Amino acid sequence: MDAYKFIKDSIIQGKFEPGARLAEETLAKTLSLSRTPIREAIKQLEAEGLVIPLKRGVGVRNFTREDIRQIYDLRTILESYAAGQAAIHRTAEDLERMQDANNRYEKVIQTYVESDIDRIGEITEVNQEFHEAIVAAARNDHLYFHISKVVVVPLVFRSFYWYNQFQILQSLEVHKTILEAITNQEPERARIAMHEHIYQGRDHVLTNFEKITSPS
Amino acid sequence: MDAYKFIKDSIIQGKFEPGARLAEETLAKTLSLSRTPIREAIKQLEAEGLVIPLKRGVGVRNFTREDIRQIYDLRTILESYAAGQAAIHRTAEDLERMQDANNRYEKVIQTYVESDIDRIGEITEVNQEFHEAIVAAARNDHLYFHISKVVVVPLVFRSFYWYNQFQILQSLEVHKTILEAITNQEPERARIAMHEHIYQGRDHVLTNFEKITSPS
DNA sequence: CTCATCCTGATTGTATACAATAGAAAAATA
DNA sequence: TATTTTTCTATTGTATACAATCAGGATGAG
Repeated sequence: MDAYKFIKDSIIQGKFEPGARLAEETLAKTLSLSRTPIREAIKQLEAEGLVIPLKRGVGVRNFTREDIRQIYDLRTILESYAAGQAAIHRTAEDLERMQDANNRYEKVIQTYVESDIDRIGEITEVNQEFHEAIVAAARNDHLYFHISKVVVVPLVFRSFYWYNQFQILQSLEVHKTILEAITNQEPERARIAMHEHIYQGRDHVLTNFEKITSPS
Repeated sequence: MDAYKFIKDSIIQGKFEPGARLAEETLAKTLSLSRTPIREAIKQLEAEGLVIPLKRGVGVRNFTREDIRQIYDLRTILESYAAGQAAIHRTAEDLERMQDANNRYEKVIQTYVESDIDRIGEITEVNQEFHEAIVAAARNDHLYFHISKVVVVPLVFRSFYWYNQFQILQSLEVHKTILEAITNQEPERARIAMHEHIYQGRDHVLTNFEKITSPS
């Protein structure tokens, strides 16, 4: 496995303490590599802002409540624009991809609601696929590039754990609205729906921030 | 001088042919460094999208007309949002910084119009300072981070060379309007003015794209 | 003359070696 | 005991060494 992906995933999955220094030698041994490729991977993560330089070496960035607020504001702007553009530019394949993602989203949510067993990992994943399909349909590679960097950060907090069933069912409804607007080529409606959708996510993460960040 | 800044500046100043491969050994010798720090700098530039991986090594990214269109669309969204937020959050120091930048902008444009000698380098620089002051006043570090990556790309084309005096004087007027709106805390007016301002820049670069990219 | 194949050299990718120093532990002073 | 100074060690930052492979030219066949 390549070093970049491994370290990035480790950070997202919270395998380091907040602010913990990344020990190069340790990572090198874990991945059976020398320090050279490890350092290069770290430099990339640094350029993305997931990791910050210390006096020597780097540590995983400790995102504050204010960071999360800013990131969600930014994501709201970018992704609602993307939804509007997607409603203009979407092709048949785009729609198929969105529908497929959303069908799987509905399915996993149903089994979750019926059985109440833990499906949060899957829900998070399929949700991401839906959002990504929309951004891809906006036909702007640079927009896609920047959104994918912005979206990564809140994953650290795995906020879906704190949604209740009602909220999750509600987000499914919103997804359907967005999909409908994009299908019918209604940019403004798609934009507004996405704007509210992500703003709801923002509110949720901010009201649960202490719960989310404090050790369970 | 550190390798990252040197290579980045070299790319922006067009010191490499479009698509040219970055020879590590050469850069290392130029900067009296070993290849290790050079490679790390390159990895950062790669993460920012200024440089793309080849089969072996990397080359400077060759931005197309479509890239420029996408980048300006993105910048329009981000920076008009920033202007709106700046109108809400600006402090006295923010306003001072913007005014200072814009005064210098006016001054250098005046001497340019009067004498018609080449001041394009300065004009570009002071223009950037004004825009940066606004983004900083929006009080969103992550927005700032992403905008600064987006803004860099078009600099490669040094499009200011192709503005005529009328256009430059017009952009000064728009700056004044934006500054006024931010001073008076009129977010919507600031947002719209900035939106149109950057969209004008977009049009300009796109209509002059062939002139700009073909070797003079 | 054109195209395919095979070599050769140059350049990258990775590993190791060495030098510099931050930070912790130990010692010393008040 | 608390606080400063000193020493030492672990880890980073940089340089070099070696291995892998791509690119371009030479050779040869059609």
